[in-house]
Amino acid sequence: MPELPEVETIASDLRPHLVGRTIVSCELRFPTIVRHPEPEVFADLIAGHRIESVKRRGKYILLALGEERLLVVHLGMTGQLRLVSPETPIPDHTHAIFTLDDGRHLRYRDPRRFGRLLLGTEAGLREARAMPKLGPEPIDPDFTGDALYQALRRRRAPLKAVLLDQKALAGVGNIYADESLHRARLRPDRIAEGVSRKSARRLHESLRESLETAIRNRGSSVDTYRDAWGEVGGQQEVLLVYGRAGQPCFTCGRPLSAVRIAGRTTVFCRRCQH
DNA sequence: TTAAATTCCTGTAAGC
DNA sequence: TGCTTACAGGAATTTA
Repeated sequence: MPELPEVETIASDLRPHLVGRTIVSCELRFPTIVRHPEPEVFADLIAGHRIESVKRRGKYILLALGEERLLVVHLGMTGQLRLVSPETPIPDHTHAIFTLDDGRHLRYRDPRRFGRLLLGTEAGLREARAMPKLGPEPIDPDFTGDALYQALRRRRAPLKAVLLDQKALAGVGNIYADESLHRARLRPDRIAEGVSRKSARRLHESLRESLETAIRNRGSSVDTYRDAWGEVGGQQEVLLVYGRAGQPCFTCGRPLSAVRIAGRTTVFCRRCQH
């Protein structure tokens, strides 16, 4: 699943190749993958624009096209954004093809179609409710342990649910929520408002470690995740708890438990996490 | 206001 | 072997 580290890997890989390039044309093979504006309008508006920057916000990839206009890509669960030569065979589930002025294709592929493409200004997309207000970036230096503590204090939901809430914290999904809670030795079903300042600081530190380690390892290819070149990441080899239900905890050896919290499979160690 | 449940969607794997 | 069914989950939407 593409979460913050996976999206960061794709955005930073694409940046040097896309900045300065112009989008010559856009072919929508499955138009409903575009959620805003209407797909025909989207395809018309996008041609001829130069890509000024490539950024990431939460799990969103933002391509700035000038005049504050953004091409926004959200990968959902199985979305892939790849930069390829035009001769590369077009695989199934390729929903959009952007042709660049150097001839290369930027292709969006997404078998399960949970992802989306958007076009507009930040304010316009907010207005159209196409893009929600996102919480702080967990690896931003301005986001401190005390800031996380303040965010947790207001919530009566389980810690896991708060970490998954993009309005509370942007970019964390099921993998890194479980990994961070394990590192912080906190049970995922602990109610957020009851967590001490000390524990919140530990969770903040664990979030940083989990996310930054995963970025260094180019993300987790646990499902269909591939980078912009179609390559797998390396973090799935070193995950502590995600996908390891029933297997021994690396710290104490007891089998890891799986429960369902906020509708998500949640793996943790009953001995190490309190 | 907040939190939980539901929905979308298809590939994969388990079970009979 | 082949069919059916359950499951995976990000986030918008609906319900409580």
